[in-house]
Amino acid sequence: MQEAVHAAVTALIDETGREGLTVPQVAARAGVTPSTIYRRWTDMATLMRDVAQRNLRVDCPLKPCGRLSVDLPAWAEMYQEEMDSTPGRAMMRDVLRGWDGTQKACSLFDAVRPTIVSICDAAGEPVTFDADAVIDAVVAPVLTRILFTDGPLPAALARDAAAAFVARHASGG
Amino acid sequence: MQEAVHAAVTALIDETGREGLTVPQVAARAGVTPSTIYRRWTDMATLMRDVAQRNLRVDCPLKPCGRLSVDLPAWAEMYQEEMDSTPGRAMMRDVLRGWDGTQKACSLFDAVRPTIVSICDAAGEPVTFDADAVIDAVVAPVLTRILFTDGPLPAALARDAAAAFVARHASGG
DNA sequence: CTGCTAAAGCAAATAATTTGCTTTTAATGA
DNA sequence: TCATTAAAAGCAAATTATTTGCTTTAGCAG
Repeated sequence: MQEAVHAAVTALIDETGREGLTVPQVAARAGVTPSTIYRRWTDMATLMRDVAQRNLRVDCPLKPCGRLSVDLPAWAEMYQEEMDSTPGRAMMRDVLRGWDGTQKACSLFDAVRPTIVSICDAAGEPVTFDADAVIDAVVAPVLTRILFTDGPLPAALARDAAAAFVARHASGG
Repeated sequence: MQEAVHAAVTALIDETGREGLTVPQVAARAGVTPSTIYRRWTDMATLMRDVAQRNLRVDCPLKPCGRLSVDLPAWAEMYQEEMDSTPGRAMMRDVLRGWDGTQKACSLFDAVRPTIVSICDAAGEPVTFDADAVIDAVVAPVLTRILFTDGPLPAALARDAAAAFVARHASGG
């Protein structure tokens, strides 16, 4: 049933957009009664957050070459493009609508950490930092700028941040 | 009228919390009709976002001593405490609920920039970076961790980030 | 097979939202 | 000053969403 409702939400979102979307609409499309949805999710916001979290895998389709000064900026650029895109922003919107201010809005960091770790593992150099440092240095600026500035991000933002990060951890860092 | 409604929202929030809050409740408290509120704000979420943005001044009650390695970490620590507090998180919650995914959720950056600039202006040293670099380095990690990790932040997070930032811009940076 | 529990349906009751129309308010110009 | 008018607010009916009590179904254990 959860499946049918999730599918209905996804279908309705790209047919009519996420703006007018209501619980009764989703229920009708999924072939269930509204009360079923209300009892399981309480809210349209909660339901959309749930759906958004399913589509939360950020893979690394890039083959690391083993040099951090190449691999990390390359990944950063791809990550930024992914998050600053229409679907990326929509995912963040849905996820943040359900945020209650206390617990984490979603496990976004857990989704990127493995990719960062795998890049570091593939590096033919000693790694002097951990994944969370990379998150602070490149993921954080991307996400906050998406939320708190207007218009698309500077194209090189994440790439440059990653390059600078690697540079300062390579030499004297 | 806007005044009365804003006041009603603020009052009701700390009497009954923000969770159950409805437009008709606010209307009754403010002495207006619900339709007035719906026409002006469309949503409870939009209204709460509007109210949250009024309380958006982050002042710097600290007297800069003129050394960036002291002033910037001191400010960063205070900023983190402010944002990671219950009211700080509540403000972010309210502001992000109204976010549509395209335009900025609120002018959070414009609220901190002047403070950062004034600290830099008070510095008895040449400043080799701009305010946005500070935002990326210290504000961004604080905000993203509030949103995407559980529990309170490491107490020294922003302070250390600011100190490291100043350090790398002082010597070889 | 029978009883039990959790989930879903159904429909009535309640509450929120929208809407058309009327009234007030405040500003403007004769 | 007083009419004129446009924007904002009130009011109430209509619509829509949400909640709730109760019934039904499906899956599972004895």
